[in-house]
Amino acid sequence: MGRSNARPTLARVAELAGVSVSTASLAFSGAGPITAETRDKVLAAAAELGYSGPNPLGRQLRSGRSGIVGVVLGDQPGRAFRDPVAVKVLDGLVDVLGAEGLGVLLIPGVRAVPGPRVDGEETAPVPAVDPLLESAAMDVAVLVWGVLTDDATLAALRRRDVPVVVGEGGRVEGAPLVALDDRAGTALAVRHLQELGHTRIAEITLPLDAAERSGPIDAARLAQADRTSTRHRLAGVRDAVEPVISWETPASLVEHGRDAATEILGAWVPETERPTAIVAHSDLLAAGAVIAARELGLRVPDDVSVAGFDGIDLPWLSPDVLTSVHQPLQAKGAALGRAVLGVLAGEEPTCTTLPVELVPGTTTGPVPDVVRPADAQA
Amino acid sequence: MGRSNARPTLARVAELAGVSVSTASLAFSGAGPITAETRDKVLAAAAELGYSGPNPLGRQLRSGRSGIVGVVLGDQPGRAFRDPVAVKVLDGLVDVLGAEGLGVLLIPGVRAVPGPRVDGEETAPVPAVDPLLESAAMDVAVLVWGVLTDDATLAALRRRDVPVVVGEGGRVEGAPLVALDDRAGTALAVRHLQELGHTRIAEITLPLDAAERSGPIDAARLAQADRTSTRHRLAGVRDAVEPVISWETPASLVEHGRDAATEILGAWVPETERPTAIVAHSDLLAAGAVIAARELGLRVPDDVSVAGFDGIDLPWLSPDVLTSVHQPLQAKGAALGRAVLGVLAGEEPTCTTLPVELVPGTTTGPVPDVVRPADAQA
DNA sequence: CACGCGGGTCAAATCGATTCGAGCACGTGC
DNA sequence: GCACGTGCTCGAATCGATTTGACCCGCGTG
Repeated sequence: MGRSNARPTLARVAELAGVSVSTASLAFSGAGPITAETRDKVLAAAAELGYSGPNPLGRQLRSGRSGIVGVVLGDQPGRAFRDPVAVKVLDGLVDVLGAEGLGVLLIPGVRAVPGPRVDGEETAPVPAVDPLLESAAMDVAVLVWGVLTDDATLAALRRRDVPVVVGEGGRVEGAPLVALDDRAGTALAVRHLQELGHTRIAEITLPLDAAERSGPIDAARLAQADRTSTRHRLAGVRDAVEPVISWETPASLVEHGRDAATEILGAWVPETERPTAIVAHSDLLAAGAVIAARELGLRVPDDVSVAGFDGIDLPWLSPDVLTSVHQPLQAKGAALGRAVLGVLAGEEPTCTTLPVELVPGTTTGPVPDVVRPADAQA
Repeated sequence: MGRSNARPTLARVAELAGVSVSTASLAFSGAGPITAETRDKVLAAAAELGYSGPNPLGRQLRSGRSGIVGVVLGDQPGRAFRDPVAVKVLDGLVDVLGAEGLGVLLIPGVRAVPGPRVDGEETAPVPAVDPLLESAAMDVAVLVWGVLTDDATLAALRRRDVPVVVGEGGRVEGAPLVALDDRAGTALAVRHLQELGHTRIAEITLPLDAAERSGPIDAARLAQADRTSTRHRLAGVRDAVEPVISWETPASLVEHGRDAATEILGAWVPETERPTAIVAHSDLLAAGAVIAARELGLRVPDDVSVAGFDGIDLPWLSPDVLTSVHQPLQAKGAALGRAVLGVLAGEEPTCTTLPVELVPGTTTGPVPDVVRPADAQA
């Protein structure tokens, strides 16, 4: 009764085929000697019972492996995926892992749930780690968007002895790292602007930490940056120039780049001292800056040059093509994937640094002779 | 020796604590009567051994559940995630499932690997199903972007008896469906244009099938459409008007919308018969159309009106705000999540249809009195 | 004082497969 | 004819937990 309803097991198949369970297992796994005849008998029995291969759960328990790689997003999934950078990396990762039959489990990053405010008193923010980190089965976890100092996510994984692969900086003891030459990248972008004659260069930065602030930053704030790649990009800019202004954004999104550039180009600086160029830490921010410039009636690159970082496709920025420091996004994902495979194979952790390349577009040009006042069209 | 190195098991913890395995299990699961004293003893032993909770694999085998929900993407992940629509739905889904401790496993959709061309001869396309579909452990699978007739993905899941939840159309026997009022939606958009006086209305469509074609479609091609939501959106348009031209795109991406609109507005139609309005099946396509219009020197909405579908944020379209038929994307994801929970709870499958709403923006306006020739600025 | 009841603990069965080593039958070589 | 391979099959242990029902002990009641 009950068992005719339940999904058939290997044991029942073996019974029907008149062989032992071990032999039936061999028929499916092919990991041992077995007569073609016997195998066919087992397969026929399986077909008759509607048995479609061994239950992964049993296999996993035996082998001690789940075939699952946890990918910890740096943000809520909704926002993580709005960033084409994240998406392309994930794409490369899924490609490599999928080819090995490994699945990718999505894990929302640490949500710093703000402590409940009880009559004015701020209770400490609760560092809520996603329950999946505590309990989901996974063979390796990938921290694609870096590791913070004192990272609750990392701590949870270590406690469970889940091996870790890190992308984007933040060296972790015993874990492979796939890094990017962030610092050289922003330096490259700034030098490009300098070669075009620009000296008054503004900067739009990636988030410095989880605080989601926006506004100009000073030396004190600069020192607080705890996101590794942001730190490196900040440093790279400063390797080449001291930006006339540096504007922090809460996330790498077009609207924030737009807001920042609107302030930088419009309200903030006296017109005669307006920056002639903007270097942004990401293409999305840079695209926002281009849009802000357009809205202010400034021509790009005649009135203001804009350079970005990442090298993503921006078809909607048309007809402009963003000057940008390209990073090998898909390759980064693939490198992370290979690092995962390496960990599973028990290899020594390696540290890869991927190169960057400046690709000039139409959004950077020679510095204007005079800074003409913008004739706003509004 | 060997065992001091291996991860501790519940048995070893029990041994150290001087209790039985069953009692130790109780200490962690809390699913039975146990003295506080005994529990503390077990927990202390666990801490000493560095045991961090029961191994999910063992638990899963016993309970027969993996706690994993497979999400089948409609495309390669890289392209699936370029679509904000997909992303928002996924976001809502992860939210609901995450709250229940369920993990989301990413599964690339069927890749219709084109058969290898051997000297001019086209061998039949191989319907390659992702191996994860065959072998990964999952309690339910979500086909977020619909089911095709004769769907290899669905077939693989049925064979394994994995329960299925479907989004976006394509009723499946015994599976809950979360649908959208696609047909009413496009009809709404067209009627809005008609109220503004438009009669020469062009259409930019979502892909009709996996062929990735682009170009104008005729009645024959129309009949071939096998994507459910595309079919409904096509029908909705025709409920209100016969479009003067209907242009098929290979994917819902800005660049394809731009290409289509460039043809429709520029090269294709004699200028005097140029459509005064475009209704697109998605916001991304519509945004591409707006960009194409701009590039052709046409003013939006003075020269041409554009309406989209989905209601996603398009900050980079600024200062334009797209007129669009909004669908509750996050809610769709949440509804899918709840459907998954329903399936797991053994409830009867239900069929939900989500409503749509026309939200006028700045990209639609009254039909121009005369169709002025565009003074291209190039 | 005996009995019953119930809270707490435990032994053993179970989930569904993999894998190791033993065993068996058949064929070959000496 | 006997010993030895070789090649396939099988039994049993194992992976790590959960869960059921038995059991024990102490306390309250008749």
